Amino acid sequence: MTKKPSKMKDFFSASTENPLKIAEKEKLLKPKSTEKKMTMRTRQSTKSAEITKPMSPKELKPKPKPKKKEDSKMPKKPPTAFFYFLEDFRKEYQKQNPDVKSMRDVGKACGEKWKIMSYEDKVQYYDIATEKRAAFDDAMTEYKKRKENDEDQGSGDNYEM
DNA sequence: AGAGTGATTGTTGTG
DNA sequence: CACAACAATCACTCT
Repeated sequence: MTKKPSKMKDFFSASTENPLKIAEKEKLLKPKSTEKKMTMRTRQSTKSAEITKPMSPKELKPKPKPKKKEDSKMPKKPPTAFFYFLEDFRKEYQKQNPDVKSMRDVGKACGEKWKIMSYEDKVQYYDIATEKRAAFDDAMTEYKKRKENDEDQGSGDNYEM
């Protein structure tokens, strides 16, 4: 059962003959104003030795990464279609640009290409992401249920094991 | 040596 | 309705 005909058919028909489906997905591609963030690189250290970077002000750099293991039960967000494309693109990008250093450049290239990519090409990843989201939703539902049950430990009637 | 950052867009969740 | 935060990855950076 590695194949999912129903899913495949949906995707196939959507990419070939079913503009309605495409239109539906187009909704996902809502026009968003791309706000460019001006992030200063810390690599200036090579040159300017007078200033390095504000360390204490975390507020300036809002990037808290509190790894809550406690919520490890919580289903982590599944990678979005873009990420799946990134996975593929990254391989090719590194192959074509072995000199490339980090993924930051890849991400930029990916983002650019992602925008120029045809919807039909993106729909593939969208489909995957959609499926993942379904699993995520299911996992989350169970997680919520489980959490509720856990919080509701008042019952304490774990007669089942 | 290890932990953190940065960059990309999309999706979800909350106010 | 709108914003915010987080999702994976991996070279590079700092302590």
